[in-house]
Amino acid sequence: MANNTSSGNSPTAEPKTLVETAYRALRRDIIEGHLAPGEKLRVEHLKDDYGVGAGTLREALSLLISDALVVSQGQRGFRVAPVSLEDFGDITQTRVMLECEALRQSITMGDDAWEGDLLAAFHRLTKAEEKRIGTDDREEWEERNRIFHEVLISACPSRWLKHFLSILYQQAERYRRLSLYLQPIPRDIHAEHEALMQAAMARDADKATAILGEHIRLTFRSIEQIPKDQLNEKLAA
Amino acid sequence: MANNTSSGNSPTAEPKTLVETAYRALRRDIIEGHLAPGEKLRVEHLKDDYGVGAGTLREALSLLISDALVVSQGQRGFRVAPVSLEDFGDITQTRVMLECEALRQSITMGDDAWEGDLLAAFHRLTKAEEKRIGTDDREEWEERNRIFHEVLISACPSRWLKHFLSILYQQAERYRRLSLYLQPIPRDIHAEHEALMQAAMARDADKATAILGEHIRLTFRSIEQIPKDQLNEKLAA
DNA sequence: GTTTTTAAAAATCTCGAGAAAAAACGTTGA
DNA sequence: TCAACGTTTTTTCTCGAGATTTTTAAAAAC
Repeated sequence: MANNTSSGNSPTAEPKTLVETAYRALRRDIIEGHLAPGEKLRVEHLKDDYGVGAGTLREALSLLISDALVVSQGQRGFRVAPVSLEDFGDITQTRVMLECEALRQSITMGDDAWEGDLLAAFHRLTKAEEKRIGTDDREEWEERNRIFHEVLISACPSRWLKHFLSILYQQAERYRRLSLYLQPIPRDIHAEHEALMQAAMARDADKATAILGEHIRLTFRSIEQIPKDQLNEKLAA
Repeated sequence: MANNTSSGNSPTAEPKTLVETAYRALRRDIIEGHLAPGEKLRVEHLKDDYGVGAGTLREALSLLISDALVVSQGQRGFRVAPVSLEDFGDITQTRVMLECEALRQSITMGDDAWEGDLLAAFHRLTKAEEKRIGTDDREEWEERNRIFHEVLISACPSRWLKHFLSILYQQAERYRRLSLYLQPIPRDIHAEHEALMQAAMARDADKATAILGEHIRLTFRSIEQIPKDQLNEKLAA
């Protein structure tokens, strides 16, 4: 039986330095919206919240620039990266393009172990979806959803494609969460995932990429149709 | 007449902080190969070379992780990102895919100002090529080549596509320079650029992307065919 | 009442020293 | 001769304090 890291690199190696710890905590707070878009990130104030020194926090913020979750303009400090509908549209389009290509390659290259991983990831996701009904256990579902998408393209040999996709996925997750409070669950995501999984297993690249593209675009449309005043209220918060 | 920043963001805003200064100096030294691939980057040693404090240098190194020019493994310091033929192949393929798509969009969206910018960038590149004969003024040509490629896709509306491409271009430049000492000038790059420029001006997206794709791939092939022992010698240096 | 100037306050940026970890080295034992 | 162990050395990581710069606020001038 395949081990749990058959997909490649370790899922989430535990942080060994304070910089890494602060980096993860900050990233989580930005993606989950606890630190609002555009908000100023005062080092002197934040170092107490995260329990590290000023230099350490600065370094963590520098790392977050890689992920485009933090922006800095020299001599004027750090800010949480701003959000906009236009940006999310760009993220969606770029992601569709890259993720469909990666999926196509993954379907071509994937071996038996990949099929197994995919089946397992889908199963875990399904379980999380069942559990989620009623309870507000979003975190676990989010994580398993991420892994499902990751496994789908894991057989793609291009490290760079996967690297860029991980950044875009993070960005998209951020927008999804910001809109979460405005829109409950508008569509049957489970059915989409199932169809996607089956098309991939059947090695039908055309069908799989079509479903995946629509799957990603739907998330954007569900946010796009939110009245602008509500959205801006959220973006400005 | 259009100002010199009609393409969008400022070309190279001068650095205002020491972190930014150290970041650029380090980036340049890595891309140009003065800091060899895989080399250990000892903060205590480097802070003297670049004339900054230890914390400042650490921050600069953290920023270089964004560009994938530096890697770090917790508690074991920083290293120059390693290189490999496989990695360069991946960079090439991914870049062809993204840059052709960006060029297609740019050709569709580009207005008169874009055409003007493109013509100007090509002209400057040509001048640099003429000057370069005999003299070893590679730096200026490199910069103008970069700008030419940047202007080509500048009318593409996707910020993310352009962001990823700027990273890939940097990476490719690094490989190109590493191989520079092994291979002089194997092909007529000027003719390729000219054909590319003309196809773009004629709004022939199919032709332009075909030329661009081949243009990028040729750089890879010219390095690929270098005997492995010579290459590894360079990579290990 | 608006604008400009000036001064105080806040925040950023920078540095060097101390604690923790990893690597190097020599010693000891089989 | 080789391997394992413990000490020394090196390097990384972390923190708090000081120097610039930006921002804020108030006072003066038009």
